[in-house]
Amino acid sequence: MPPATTRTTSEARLSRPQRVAEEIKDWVVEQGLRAGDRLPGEAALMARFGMAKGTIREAMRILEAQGLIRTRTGPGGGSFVHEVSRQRAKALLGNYFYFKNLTIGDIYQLRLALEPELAASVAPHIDPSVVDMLEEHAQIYAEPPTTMDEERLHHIASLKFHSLLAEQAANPLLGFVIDFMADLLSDITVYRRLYAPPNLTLWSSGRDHHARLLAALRAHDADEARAIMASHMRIAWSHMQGQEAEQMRRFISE
Amino acid sequence: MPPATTRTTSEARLSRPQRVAEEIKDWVVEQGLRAGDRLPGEAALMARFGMAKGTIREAMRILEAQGLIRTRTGPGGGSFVHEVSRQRAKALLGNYFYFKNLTIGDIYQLRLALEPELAASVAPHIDPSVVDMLEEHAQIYAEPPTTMDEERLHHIASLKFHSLLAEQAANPLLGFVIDFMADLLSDITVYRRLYAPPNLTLWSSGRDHHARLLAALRAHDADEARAIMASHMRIAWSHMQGQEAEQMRRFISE
DNA sequence: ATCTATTTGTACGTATGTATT
DNA sequence: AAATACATACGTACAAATAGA
Repeated sequence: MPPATTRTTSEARLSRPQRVAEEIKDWVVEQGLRAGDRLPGEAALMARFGMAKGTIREAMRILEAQGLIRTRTGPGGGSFVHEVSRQRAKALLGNYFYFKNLTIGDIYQLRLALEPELAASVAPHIDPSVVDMLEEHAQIYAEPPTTMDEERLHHIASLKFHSLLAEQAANPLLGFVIDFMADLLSDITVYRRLYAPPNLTLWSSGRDHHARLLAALRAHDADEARAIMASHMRIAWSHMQGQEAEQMRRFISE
Repeated sequence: MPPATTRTTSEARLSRPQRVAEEIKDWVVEQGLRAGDRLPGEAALMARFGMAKGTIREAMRILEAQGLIRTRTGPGGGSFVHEVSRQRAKALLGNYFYFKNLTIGDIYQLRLALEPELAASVAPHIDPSVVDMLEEHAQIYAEPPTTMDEERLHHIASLKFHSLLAEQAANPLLGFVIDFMADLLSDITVYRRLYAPPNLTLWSSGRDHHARLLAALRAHDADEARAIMASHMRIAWSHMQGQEAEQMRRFISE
């Protein structure tokens, strides 16, 4: 694999562990290693790179922090190529937006564009058992919330509904972005609970849309599913107006 | 800041450097530190956590790999909170999709949903000088490509056009996702160049759409910009069909 | 331009923890 | 239960880089 054009990495002024980490990544690609394959042990890497244990270990930590390897102790242990988990990817991306002061409107602009697309693309082939599962999940917020705390739980559960649906996406990119946005909104909700009054209109509209969406999915009606989801997003967005000032206040851990 | 609900991290079975890294992240949030602020030095952290130098250093590497700190040597040096760069965020997210076998169709499904939205939301307020800049950039692919290599450069430059436009987005989430997709397509292009024949129809259609889009932007005509971009995406997508089998073959470095 | 102080970066030896056989 | 193979952590010493006198 030759260095590609987008590889603008001025590999010059990287620290040694960073260089080692990069070289190991390239080596993994060259060797065609796949998730689960074992990397050379610390001793072997020390020999190969002519560097001390600490340097190698720092390099492995870098790869581990990026979610690319897992390390186990004991015999047969070592470092193993690991498929970056969705959870980890969301956490790393969340760190980027920590500094970005996203508004609820920003997120809903994308939700309105993408969630209907997801609903439509999932509808034709969705398994009835998955619809059952979603229907069961929706029970969590079937009854109106009575306390503020319960309202928060309802809201987070209804966001979870969307992330469960996102898992059904055949398009990994679409599924990821929607799942990520659900996470963002959940986090914002957590920090909003003390100020915001319960919003029963939002709750009932959300519950009804989810129910109608499930019916459309069960009927494999893509157009109907798309339309319901679009309406759902538009209404939720309008109800969310006036709560724009919220922003991320912490880093996400995996 | 209390531990939030999404914080499912069973902090139990994390390695010491990982725990230290998490604690430092929390501490940064608690202290309200912002980009540029200095973290305690290695010696201070060794004392605070009662751990050895190597352990602390591994923790710092984790934070550095996530793009959250930068480290400098020398007097007045140390580790500093750093706003995660867009480049870094794209690289980390790219690692996730390395394992996911994205198709061109997957990417275009999102582009078709999002790029028109971007064009429309940018149109009302875009600065004429930015349109000038985009127009100048479009010169790179004003003339038909003659060689296969030139065709590749044209294609990458036209993707760059979209990422330049994405930088104008007031919505950071929308801008990021579009920019990221342009990166994905550029990377795929690099590995496609040897097999694919030049595609003059694709080129001329792309060039014309870009020109018409620039006119609409200059006129601050959001609806027109949206329509042109949608047409652009639909046509490009259809031209890209049959090249579905491509996938990511390397990790992205910052 | 040189020295000096400060802070990170590298190296290495040893001891401990942990999971498999 | 014990031996083994591996990562994990510690402590110290020294090297390199950088800012300021």
